[in-house]
Amino acid sequence: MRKREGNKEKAILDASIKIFAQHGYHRTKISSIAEHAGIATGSVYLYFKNKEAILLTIFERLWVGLTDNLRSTVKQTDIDPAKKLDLVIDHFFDLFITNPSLATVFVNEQHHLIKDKRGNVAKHYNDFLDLAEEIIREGVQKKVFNPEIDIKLFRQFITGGLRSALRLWSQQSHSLPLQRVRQNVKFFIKHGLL
Amino acid sequence: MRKREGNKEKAILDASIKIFAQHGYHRTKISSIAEHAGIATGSVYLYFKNKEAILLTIFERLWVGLTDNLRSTVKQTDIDPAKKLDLVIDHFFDLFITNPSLATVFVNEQHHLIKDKRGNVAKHYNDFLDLAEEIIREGVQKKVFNPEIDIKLFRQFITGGLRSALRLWSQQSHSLPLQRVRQNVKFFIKHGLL
DNA sequence: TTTTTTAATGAATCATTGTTCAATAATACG
DNA sequence: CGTATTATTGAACAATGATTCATTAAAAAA
Repeated sequence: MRKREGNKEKAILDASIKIFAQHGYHRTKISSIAEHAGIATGSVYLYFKNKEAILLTIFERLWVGLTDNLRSTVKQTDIDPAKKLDLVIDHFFDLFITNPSLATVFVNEQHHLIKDKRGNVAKHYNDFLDLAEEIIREGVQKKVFNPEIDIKLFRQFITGGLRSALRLWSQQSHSLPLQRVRQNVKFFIKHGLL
Repeated sequence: MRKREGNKEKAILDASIKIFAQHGYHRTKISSIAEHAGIATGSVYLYFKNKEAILLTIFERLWVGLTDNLRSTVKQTDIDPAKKLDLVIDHFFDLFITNPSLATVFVNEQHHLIKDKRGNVAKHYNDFLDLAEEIIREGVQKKVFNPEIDIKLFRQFITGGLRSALRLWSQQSHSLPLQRVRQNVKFFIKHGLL
């Protein structure tokens, strides 16, 4: 028998994230991914069924990571809802600090996967939204948050705002300190403009 | 001589918006656009240089419309900044009420055009952001808005949240009353969660 | 060492689809 | 009418790039 040498799957995913971020999913060639991963074109198909499966895997792992963290935060009983939101936002940004290309892929390519419900991305994403909703609901119940708000709309507005702030950071080549982005986002969510 | 019969350019744009909304830009075939517009495949190229030019035209006209409206709102001297924001949001949603497919295209396909700075879309979009910034700046100067905020980040957060709220509306096949979306967005922007 | 098994290769294939263009149709004009 | 001019057509073309697969290489087993 022959063993697989090195972690080629990881090499493919890393290369894909980098090139998807640079040129976008549709403009990225499998041959280019293979080249950057240091393997032959055909080898990509030993690890992934097709091109879409690569993007799918990237997003699935991303959302599973975010959701797992969010779930453990939601569970905590000794933290107030506002603080929980802060923690979620912290983790959200932390994830991208070490991998800025992933941020670019995240803000640009998700819609390919959500609308057609390929794989489990839509499912994980909804899990995430539902957990986020729990925090808001808890806050409203405890009268810490304003009860006027439509929770589904609010969670949607926040995730969109978060993504957009992340996009700004990623577009400006991270010259804007992520720390500043994070602080401001936390403030906006709680206090708004007035 | 022979005259052009009917408004084929409009037919192409309308068909494109509908199909881009349904299947996404990349999955849309020129032949399919032509079919829906009731013309031959080749005729599309009498009105648009290529496929990208169609998407470009859709977004250029959209942003020009939004920017023109925003500019006239900004100019008004007898309206306070908070009210100006409300007006902008009203117009934003109004634009899509009569054309829900356009909303779907708007929330999904813009990044194709912004990152490569094709055409004038990026320019118009930045004009829009700059005008929006003026309103916020005016509010901060007049001490109506909180001076703590980072204006560039805030305008980015708002536009992302807006787009995301619009996406929710478009995904749910408009069962959610747009009136409700609009009200909530206005509230979030001003007051946040607390 | 030889054999077996699996990993890896990358050029060739195949399918897709944007774009072109020679042919045709419709209208205006004299 | 007949002719000129322009609009329209849609099948053919060309380019692209995802995917396949016959071949080769490497490691394990005998």
